[in-house]
Amino acid sequence: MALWSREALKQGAVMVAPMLLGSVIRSGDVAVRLTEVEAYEGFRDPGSHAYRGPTPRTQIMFGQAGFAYVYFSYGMHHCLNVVCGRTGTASAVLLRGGEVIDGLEVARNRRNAGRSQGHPDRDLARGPARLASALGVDLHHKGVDLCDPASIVQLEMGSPSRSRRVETGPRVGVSGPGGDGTTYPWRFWLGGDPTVSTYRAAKSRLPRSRQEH
DNA sequence: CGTGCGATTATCT
DNA sequence: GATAATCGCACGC
Repeated sequence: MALWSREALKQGAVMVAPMLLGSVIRSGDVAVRLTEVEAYEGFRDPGSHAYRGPTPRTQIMFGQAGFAYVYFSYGMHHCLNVVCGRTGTASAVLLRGGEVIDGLEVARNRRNAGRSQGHPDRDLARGPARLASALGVDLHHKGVDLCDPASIVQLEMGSPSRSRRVETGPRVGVSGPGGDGTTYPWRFWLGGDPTVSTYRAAKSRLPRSRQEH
């Protein structure tokens, strides 16, 4: 299966994100067909980690397209992004959900480890942290070239026949300095697909004792 | 089905 | 010291 070309990814996250639906992210034995993604930009996007400019963590987003940006979140989860756009701009697509199409046993073992109740198969990669977990991706995979056939993690083009309706909406859980209102409708998913995560608005961060007043 | 809450730590200010 | 691009579980309808 052919991999995504770096040139195509240079178009930028907002252009690339809907085109990634139906594509396949493969990490070792496990492969996931993408059904839900979100686009993030840099300075003009308050929801982006790169909004305030490059830091050691976000530097890779300002680099060449086609590399993996992985971040550690909420003290326990990992999320996987594909860096897009031209070098010098911060642009990335967050992989939010998909269907495990290869390595089902490995994915089940990873996701259900230490849990009394197993997840249904359609939940194995439903949500960004679940997807990374199913793939076995963590901070060690940050900076991997997804366009290199020698890499441990690769981004494959989907089969052209898989045409479904692409739907669009606000991104999930994005707060940012300006609040939810400043977010863009940059969440893309395949309508009706059971592996698309359920929408959750950004959690209110003020404790109850400080909300009154 | 939906809403609410706490876990747990890299990263930034 | 505060925050967070989440998840799983509890509980109510």
